[in-house]
Amino acid sequence: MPHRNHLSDKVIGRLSLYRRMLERADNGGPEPEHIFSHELAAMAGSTAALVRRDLMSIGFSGSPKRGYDVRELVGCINDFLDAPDGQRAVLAGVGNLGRALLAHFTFRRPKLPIVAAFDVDPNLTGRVVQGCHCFAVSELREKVEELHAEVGIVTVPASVAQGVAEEMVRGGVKGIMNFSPVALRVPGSVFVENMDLTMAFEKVAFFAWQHNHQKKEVAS
Amino acid sequence: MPHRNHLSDKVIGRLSLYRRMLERADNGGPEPEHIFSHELAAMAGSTAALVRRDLMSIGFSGSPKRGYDVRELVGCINDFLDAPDGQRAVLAGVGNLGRALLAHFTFRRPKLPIVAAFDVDPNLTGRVVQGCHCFAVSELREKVEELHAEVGIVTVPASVAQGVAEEMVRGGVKGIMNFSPVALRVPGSVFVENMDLTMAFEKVAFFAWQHNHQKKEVAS
DNA sequence: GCCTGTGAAGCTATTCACAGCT
DNA sequence: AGCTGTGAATAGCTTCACAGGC
Repeated sequence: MPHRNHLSDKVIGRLSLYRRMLERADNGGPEPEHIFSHELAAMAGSTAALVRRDLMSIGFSGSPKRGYDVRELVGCINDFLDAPDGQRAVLAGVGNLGRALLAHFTFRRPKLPIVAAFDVDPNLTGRVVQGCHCFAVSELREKVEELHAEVGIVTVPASVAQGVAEEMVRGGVKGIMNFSPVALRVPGSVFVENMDLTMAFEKVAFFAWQHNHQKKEVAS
Repeated sequence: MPHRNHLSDKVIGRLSLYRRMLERADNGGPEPEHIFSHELAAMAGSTAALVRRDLMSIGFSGSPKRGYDVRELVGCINDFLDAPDGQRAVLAGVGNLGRALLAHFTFRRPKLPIVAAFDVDPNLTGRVVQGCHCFAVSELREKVEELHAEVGIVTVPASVAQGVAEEMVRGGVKGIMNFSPVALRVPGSVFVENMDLTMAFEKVAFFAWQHNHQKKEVAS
C-alpha cells in the first residue's frame, strides 16, 4: 500500500467523492458491478484521466476490458480513507449552521460520528440537539480528551473562534473544519479546512455577474 | 481598470476575504488607516507576496512607506467585486441547511440579498422563513425571471438537484452555489461552486488521522 | 531599514498521448 | 475498438528575490 502521506488535499477530496458516487450507484438501479473511468468521472464532475490517476495513487487497478470493480474499489477507498477504529468529531457553536451540520452528519457515516456539541447558551447545555448531546463550551477541552475526539467543527462567531480552536487542539483535536471567517492559528500538525460560506457566495455572485457581461467584454 | 475576466477563482475568493478582514479591522479597535501586506496576510491566513500580487491584479497600489490605505482599498475591492446595481439570489431547499444559510446571508450584504426561497413542502409555501418569502418549487423559474435573480443556492436533496439547477438556469441564473453532492450539468456560461460538506468533513478526518500517525510514518 | 511591485523560478495539478492489454 | 496505466507536456498558482522608493 502506497504511503498515504504524500497525497494531496485534492486527491483525498476526490476519493471521498468517488466513494459516495459509487455507493449511490451501488444502491439504485441496475447496479453495475464494473465502472469505467469516464463513467465515474461524469458522475463526479471530473475527467477520465484524473480518475485514473487518482486511483493509481492509491494503488488500485482496473482491467482494460471491464473497467474497475465497484465493490472492490469502494473497499479500497474505505481502507484508504477511514481510520480502522473510526474517529469521533465534536462541534462547537450550536446556532443555525451548527444545527444544520449536526442534522447533516450525525447519522451519515458510522465511522465518523459527531459525539458532542458545545455552546455558550445555558439553555442548550444538557439538551439533545439533532441526536447530539450539548455541553457548555467551558467543558470543551475536557470532553474532547475524554471522548478521544480527533475532529472539530467550528461554527461559532468570529470573535471566539480562535479560543475555541485552541481548546479543541489542547484536548487533542488534529483536524478542524472551520466555518468562521478567521484564519485560525494552530500548530502545524493540525489540519484546518476553511469553509468560508460568505467568500464562496460572493465568488459565485462575481462570476455570475461577469458571465453576464462576458459577451460584451470578451472582445479584448 | 484591468479586465476582470482573466482573474482566477482563487484570486476572487481572496479579495472577498481581504475585504471582510479590512471591514472588521475598520470597525473595532484603533482603526488603522493603513495596512501592510504582511499584516493583511496574517489576518487572511495568506502570505505577504500573495497579497501584493492579488492587489496588483486589480490595479491597486500602496506606498512603500505606509502600506495600503484601508479605506481606499475597500472601495477598490467593492468596485471590483460588486455589481453596480446589486444582484439578487434565490435559494432552493428550505431544510436545516437552507434555513441556516438564509439566516447567514439574508441581511449580510445589501448588494446581494436572497430574495426568495423555494421548497416542495406545501407547509412552507407562503410563509416567511428567516426574513425570506417561500414559494413552491414549481414557481422557481417564473420567480427567478421576475426578480431578475442571477445567483442560485442549491440545498435540495441529491435526487432533485439537477432539475432545480436547470429551472434556475432557465430562469436566468448565472452562478450556482451547490451544496448537493451532484455534479450539476449546466451550460458552460453558468458558474458552479460546489460546496460538498461531506467531502470536506471526510477530508479533515483523514488528515486528522494521518497527522496522528505522522510521527511514526514520516520516517519513509 | 523596511516596504512595495514584479520578473523569474519553483511547485503542484491536470491533461495529453500513447504503449500495452483484452 | 476501447479501455487502463503512465511518462511527458502543459497550465496554473505561489514563492523567491531583488530593484526601486521613502
